[in-house]
Amino acid sequence: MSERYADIIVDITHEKLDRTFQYRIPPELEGQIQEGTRVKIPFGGGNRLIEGYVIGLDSRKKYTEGKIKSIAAVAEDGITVETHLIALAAWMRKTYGSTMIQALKTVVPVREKRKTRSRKQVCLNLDREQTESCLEEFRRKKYRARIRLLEALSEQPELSWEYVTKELKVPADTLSGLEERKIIRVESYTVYRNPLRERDEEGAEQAEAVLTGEQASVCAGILSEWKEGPGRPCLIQGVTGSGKTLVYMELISRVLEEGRQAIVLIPEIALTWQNVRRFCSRFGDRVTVLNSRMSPGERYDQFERVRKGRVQIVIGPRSALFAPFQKLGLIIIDEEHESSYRSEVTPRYHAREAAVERGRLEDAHVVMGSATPSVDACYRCRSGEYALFRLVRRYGGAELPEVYPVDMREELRKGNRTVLSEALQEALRLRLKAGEQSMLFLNRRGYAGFISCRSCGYVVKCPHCDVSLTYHSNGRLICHYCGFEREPVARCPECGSPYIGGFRAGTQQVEQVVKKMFPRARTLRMDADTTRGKDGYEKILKAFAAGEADVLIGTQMIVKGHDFPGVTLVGVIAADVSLFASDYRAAERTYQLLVQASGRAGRGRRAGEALIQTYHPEHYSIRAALTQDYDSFYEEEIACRELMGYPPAASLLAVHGSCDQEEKLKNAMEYIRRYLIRVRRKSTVQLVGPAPENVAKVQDYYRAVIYLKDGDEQELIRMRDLLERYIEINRGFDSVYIQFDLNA
DNA sequence: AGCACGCCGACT
DNA sequence: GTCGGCGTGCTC
Repeated sequence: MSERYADIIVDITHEKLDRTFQYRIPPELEGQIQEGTRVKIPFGGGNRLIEGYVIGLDSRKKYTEGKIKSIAAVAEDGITVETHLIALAAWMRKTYGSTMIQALKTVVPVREKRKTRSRKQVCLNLDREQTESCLEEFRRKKYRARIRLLEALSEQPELSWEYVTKELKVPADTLSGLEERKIIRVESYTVYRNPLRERDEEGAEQAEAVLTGEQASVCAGILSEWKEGPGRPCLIQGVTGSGKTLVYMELISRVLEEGRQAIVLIPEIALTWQNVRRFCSRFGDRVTVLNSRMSPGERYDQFERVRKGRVQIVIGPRSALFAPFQKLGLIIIDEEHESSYRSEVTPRYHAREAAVERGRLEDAHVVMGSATPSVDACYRCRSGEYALFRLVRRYGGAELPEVYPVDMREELRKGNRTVLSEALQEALRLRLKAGEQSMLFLNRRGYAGFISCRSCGYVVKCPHCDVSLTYHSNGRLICHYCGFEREPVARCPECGSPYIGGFRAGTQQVEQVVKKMFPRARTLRMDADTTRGKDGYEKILKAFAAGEADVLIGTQMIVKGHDFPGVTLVGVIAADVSLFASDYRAAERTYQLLVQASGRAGRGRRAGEALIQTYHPEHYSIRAALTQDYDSFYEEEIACRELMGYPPAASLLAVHGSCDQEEKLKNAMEYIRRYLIRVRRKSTVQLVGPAPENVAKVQDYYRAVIYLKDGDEQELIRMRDLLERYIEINRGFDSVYIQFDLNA
């Protein structure tokens, strides 16, 4: 039997050591070494013994004989949090495709290079008299550097190290001499990173809310699932406003009682921070919050607190999943269907899937919740892989809103060309009269006012990206992909017609229409424009919650997770736009958006109403949203996916390529296609493409994609791994950037 | 990160 | 000359 070698990572938290070192596995340790094993190895010139983790095994040596050293021993307490996290990274590497280092970096936060380290100050340590006498002495001895320094210091008693050594050219050695003589002090102060500790105790909520009967029975159901070991992942499907958070908190309490810890994942959007407060007021300083705006360094600092056991609960976006708890007991994924749970960078993992894997590795429970579960999660419930629990009643006895469709084709026939249907106008009028609040929701994507010529149809596009420019309130045209800006056009560059301008309505136009129709209505608008600057969201939401406006007009952001008890009407301006998106999840997203939007109505005492304006009232996504009938939506949707071979019914691998030269990309994608055909074992694997991406150019990079479909996920993974290697060794892919997406 | 090597100014 | 400080680069 030949010798075996191990790839070892020495200290993942330091950027400079973020690579592996190969060591020989000595015969006596053979069998004790696996992926994730913590070992002691001789390192560096002095062969000092340090600890490292094995992250891969190899039967070939990558270095010359003289260079390779042997593993000294297996560390005594072999299994740590890191072992599990490394195993999780290995799983991510295998499932989503990336290098082990990339996977490790997403799982273990890298310590930021202490920029502050060199932030040293030279301070004068003498009073004026002493300084003078000292200067006298130096002048006598003709110590030129010291004279320069002391003179500068008597002007300004604190100087930066850089200035003293570089500008005044005082040698570091001289400085330490002076420091010894207590003439100066060298202070190295570290600017500590501290996360915003805003402990605003607004509304010290009831510490221990009582569960309703329904909530209690869901809780009991989950606890019985946990009877024997960690149990299956549990999905709570609860209508909007059914109080899932209360169930989460109850479950967390149980886990904390056992001396274990909990992670709560929430979608990335800032709005759910309203929920965070509830956790803070119930669990106090046992909770820490991870902010998606935090730098990797700040995250590292927070994770240090977790590692040291200072906190028991971490709340945050998907990256909070990797909190290094010693005894993780529970992972909660709120609003499980949210798209922000999928990472946009390699490895493009999904937090739900990764959470289930981490739960499996560490015997922790996984509980997720949503009013509109993802088709993927529901599919797993149907197959028995997940356990399903339902909450069908709203908390506090509130009723679900009545939802009505408005057929916009009818409006057009009636001659109404405004964005507000007659029914919606009437409903708004009623609310304004009654002094109740309304929300108008509008899908930003594809609905922002793009500029086109009414004579020839020419559309003003971004010169760097394959998208149309959108009109902004400041009068300029902006590209949402790269930020390109230009003056508005007065005449069509194509045909010279002066009839060129903003075509369809964005939030601003809707606001204008509302103001025109209801001059006395107070409106608030919420979109990328008005929420710029920090706390943009919070300010607008607070103002609306305080009743400072009658109508809130906005995009996705207004429908997610914020409670406005005063709202009794929700109007969806155009339900269809998201239906036309050309990916297979369009119907799912539309259904979710509509249900979440209409769920905003009637969360207080008064009953609510939602109006959905659409050109496709017969579409199943919209029909199901009207009755909030998830099951019938699911049946239709899964039938579609089965027919078309889309996830979760089958597996789908996307190979994305991008390059700044169109021709080069085209060639590379063609090579990939041929290679994939060559290595596919099963003829059932379907190849689609290469085709230009939906947005075919972004920031001067051309983009194309190839899809692979098959019922067998492992076959796709195998093909992807081969392709990864093929790309690595082929020169032709030098400037072509390839990314993979599995079941995204 | 830690450690060796190498360069350079200050003191004897 | 020697001494001692920091900068640079490497660690399988």
